[in-house]
Amino acid sequence: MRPTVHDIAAAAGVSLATVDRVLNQRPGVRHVTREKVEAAIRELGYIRDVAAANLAKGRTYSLVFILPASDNSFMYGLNAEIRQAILRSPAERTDIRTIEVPAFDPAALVSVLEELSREKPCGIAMVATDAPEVRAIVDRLVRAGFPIVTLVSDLTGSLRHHYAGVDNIAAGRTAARLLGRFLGPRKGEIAVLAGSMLVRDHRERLEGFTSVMAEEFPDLTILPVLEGRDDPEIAHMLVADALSRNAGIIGVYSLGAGNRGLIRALKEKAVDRTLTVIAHELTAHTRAALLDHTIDAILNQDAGHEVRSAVRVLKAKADGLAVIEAQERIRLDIFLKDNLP
Amino acid sequence: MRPTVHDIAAAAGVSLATVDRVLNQRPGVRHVTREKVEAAIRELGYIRDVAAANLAKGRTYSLVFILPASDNSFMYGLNAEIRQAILRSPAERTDIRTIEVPAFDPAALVSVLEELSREKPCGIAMVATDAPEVRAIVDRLVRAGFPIVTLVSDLTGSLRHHYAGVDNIAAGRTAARLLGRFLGPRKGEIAVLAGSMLVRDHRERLEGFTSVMAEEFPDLTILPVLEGRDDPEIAHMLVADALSRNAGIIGVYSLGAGNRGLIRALKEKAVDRTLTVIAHELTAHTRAALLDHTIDAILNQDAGHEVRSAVRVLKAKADGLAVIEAQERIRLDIFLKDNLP
DNA sequence: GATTTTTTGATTTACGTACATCAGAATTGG
DNA sequence: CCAATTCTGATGTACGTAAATCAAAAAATC
Repeated sequence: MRPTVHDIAAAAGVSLATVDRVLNQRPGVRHVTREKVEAAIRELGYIRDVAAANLAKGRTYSLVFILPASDNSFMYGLNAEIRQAILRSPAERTDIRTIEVPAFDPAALVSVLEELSREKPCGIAMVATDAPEVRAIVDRLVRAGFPIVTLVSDLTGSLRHHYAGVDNIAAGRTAARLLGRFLGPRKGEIAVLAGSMLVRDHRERLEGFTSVMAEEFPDLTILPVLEGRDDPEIAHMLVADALSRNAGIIGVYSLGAGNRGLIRALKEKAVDRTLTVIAHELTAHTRAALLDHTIDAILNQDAGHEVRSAVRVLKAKADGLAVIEAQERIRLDIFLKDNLP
Repeated sequence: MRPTVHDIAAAAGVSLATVDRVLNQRPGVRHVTREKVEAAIRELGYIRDVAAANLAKGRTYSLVFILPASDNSFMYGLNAEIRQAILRSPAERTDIRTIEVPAFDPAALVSVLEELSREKPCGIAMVATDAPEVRAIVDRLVRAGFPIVTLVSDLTGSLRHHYAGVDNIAAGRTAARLLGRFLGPRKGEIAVLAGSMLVRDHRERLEGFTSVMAEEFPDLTILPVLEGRDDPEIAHMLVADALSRNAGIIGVYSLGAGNRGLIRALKEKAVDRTLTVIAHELTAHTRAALLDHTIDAILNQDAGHEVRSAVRVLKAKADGLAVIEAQERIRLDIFLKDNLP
């Protein structure tokens, strides 16, 4: 049987009330007494029964998800997963709410965080916009005791407790190696379609991609990046244009959203040539394209896993508990047509 | 506020005791009364507070993991993950125990299951050996109300509640496509190293592998399977022999364990030729081989995820709760040297 | 209609923790 | 040494559910 507060009280030779004061860091305990109790806790290996504690407190974890107001299909999926989490709320003692902020707008994000600091939720998950002022307020909130995790897009160098997202540099590197290996000995040019070079994830993917390409696949030349702004129409235009203009293109890496446009362009312009294509994010469109061989591989991050992980980590941090690191690591999924879920 | 048993009692116009009798399917409630209570439960959307219930019951979930007594590094890792789960037991109200049975021995497995049926654990996770008599007793236990999940190796056609493992046919198909694409236009022969064709996982991987090879990569010929019995020494011998004998080998697929021997053979015999190699299971050895380019890709199943998933599913089934399907799906991880964890 | 059986109600205790109150003890300051 | 202050103990209630007991009511049986 695991020890209870009663056992601690008996072992430390104090009353239940004193144990309670120590456990919940309430005032009114002399230093020596507190040490006695803490020693007993350590010796007996006492672990607070979180379920019972939450029951007694009537606690619910109020969590806030801050998301950019961009309507690409990845964010759409992320939203859907949060709604799923909200449906599970009663069973998980959570009370989840989302706040939309304009995308790429550090000031807006900062002001939302300011407001939250007054409201005192139990935890905050945010798709970070990488800016010094955001880092500053995140650090301030963390120091003030708020559990904070970044979601999908990290805030490196900040004090955030956890990052629930993939390593985008590794994703870019993986894309490069896959593309390089799939193309084998062929020489030629690679078109890269990104959303915007202002977005950190995209910059990082490109960085990883170019470095592996340069190191290991010198026969492949990367063309200037096409910035499709995650918009299918623009993506279509840019890719179609590049393909008609340049007959030397033998591979495409799409590291952002707007793949619907990419796929259309490929079907129009590339039926006759063997193009190797790698794209990010598994959606209905990319899945179909993978199955009909328009795309050769899809790199994906599981939004459901990211949301569930963020919730678990925030709850654990709110209770001062440890997380299972391996469980919270978001993997880079590589999908070929054979291992689709 | 979510409704409690008190609210149900008030709404149904019965006493707390009656609600309890209905909720815990105790006798002594007239049919009409039971219906009244059930209606109230539905109308108010009552969900039992599992944490409070477990507290009241003093419940711990006694779970049994049945594992084959084979000491390859995957099973070793699986064991380690179970030990981790045991360490978490106090916080998770679980009481986990493992039972080793001789590998590939249906009779032994059946007798262990027979015994467990008397002991009445809350749930059983088992690495299944695929045999009719095993299926029969699993079905009997499921019908008797035991939650049962298969782990790593499934028992198709049985009534087991869940399978915590990868789709091995998809794994084989994925391996074939990766190998085929990596080899590009080259023609040649492929060596396949398996543990034993008596193991279902291995048979399925091979099945997936050969079918994609036949369909899509006709220039690649699969040589007769080398059965290394998951033993590094035997694997080394078989692969070294095959490589010296056959100069036409340009690719290797290792779908079982014993990769240490494979890697040694590759380093001895294949330094001069460019061989493309795909192996299963990420271990210290395969990881090193991936990093030094001896192996080109590793397919992996995350034993930690499998164990945690099995525990979650068994607990949920024991309580008659739903599981989050997407969370319990075990993915086939594809590791290149760039996305290693 | 009396008797037996079944069904229901009322009440209590328990699980492990949180939190509040009040009295009493120990410590400190003057 | 007394008063003021700081600590500690004892006790009770609460959270939502389980489970047991015993009495009372209702239904079924004869």
